[in-house]
Amino acid sequence: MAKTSPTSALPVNDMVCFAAYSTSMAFTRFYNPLLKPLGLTYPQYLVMNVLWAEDDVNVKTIGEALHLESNTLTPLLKKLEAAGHLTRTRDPADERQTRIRLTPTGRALQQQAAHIPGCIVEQLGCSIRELQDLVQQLTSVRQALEAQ
Amino acid sequence: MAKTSPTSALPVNDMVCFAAYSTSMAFTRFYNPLLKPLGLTYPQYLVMNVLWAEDDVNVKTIGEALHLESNTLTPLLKKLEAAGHLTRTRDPADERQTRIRLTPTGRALQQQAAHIPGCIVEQLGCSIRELQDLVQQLTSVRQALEAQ
DNA sequence: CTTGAATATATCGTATGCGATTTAATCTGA
DNA sequence: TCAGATTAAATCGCATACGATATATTCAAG
Repeated sequence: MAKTSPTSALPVNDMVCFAAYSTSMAFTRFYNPLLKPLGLTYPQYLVMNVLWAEDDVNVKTIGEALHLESNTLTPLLKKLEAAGHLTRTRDPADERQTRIRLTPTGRALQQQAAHIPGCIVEQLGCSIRELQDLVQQLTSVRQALEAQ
Repeated sequence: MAKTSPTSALPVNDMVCFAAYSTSMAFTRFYNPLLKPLGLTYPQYLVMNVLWAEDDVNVKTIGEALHLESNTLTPLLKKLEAAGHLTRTRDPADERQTRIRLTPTGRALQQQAAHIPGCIVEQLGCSIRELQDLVQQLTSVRQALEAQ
């Protein structure tokens, strides 16, 4: 490739880490206008997805699902609580845990977000099969990075 | 897959966006201890990679390479300047532009970072061919998201 | 020649991520 | 039982990302 093509001449464009990094940011930028009407950021949307699948969980469970820890999740969950989407209460059976529960408002948000996955697939313009394959490859890479 | 496996029961694990997001964060976490001896963060390492490939560029060029804008890059470049890795000077031919140039220290850092790509490939434990293929798929997805 | 448009950085405010530490509660073994 | 280890959240400080705006410079049309 000619050096006059800056896109392919740059070593970052051959790096898997950069491919994941820049694609992840592109996803966040694409999601933000879709999520704005719901009053959610992209990480908040991920948390809501976890809760839509399983309500009444503790912070650790959400963290395991999203590969995040309490230092990130606690402020984020407080914002979602302030927005009225969930409640944060200490578990009476184990006061160390904070249980996260959807409010009716938070549960209702799932319907308002139902159109979003279709918007993504449409924009990507490739088959579900190809996307599933990509998810598998990325998951393998992530697991390799997290090994040990 | 049984519902007792929380990993596959969660919808986030089927989302391409989350696969990219969580893998990108896993990369950053894996890189950080490797970059710590060099005194670099992962985004700073990306900027240095751009400059190692082409020195004496403006902020916009770095931004196009990394898909970032001046609101992110300016503070980051100031930190790299404070660390002695580069200089920031206004272009006399066009005072709107800030030209970024490596210092000898910044250029020397390339040697100290030379072992890092091998650490990544070793950790991932797959062929270069597979990685190139993954980079291509991610780049296609990113381009689709950036279309329009 | 000059005034409005376009361009390049920089600034500001908000929301993450995360290493390190702290606090509080629970567990565990002698 | 009870002191040390473990666990779960929360707190703190720092470094990104990014939308929105501000500032300064250059371009361009009349």
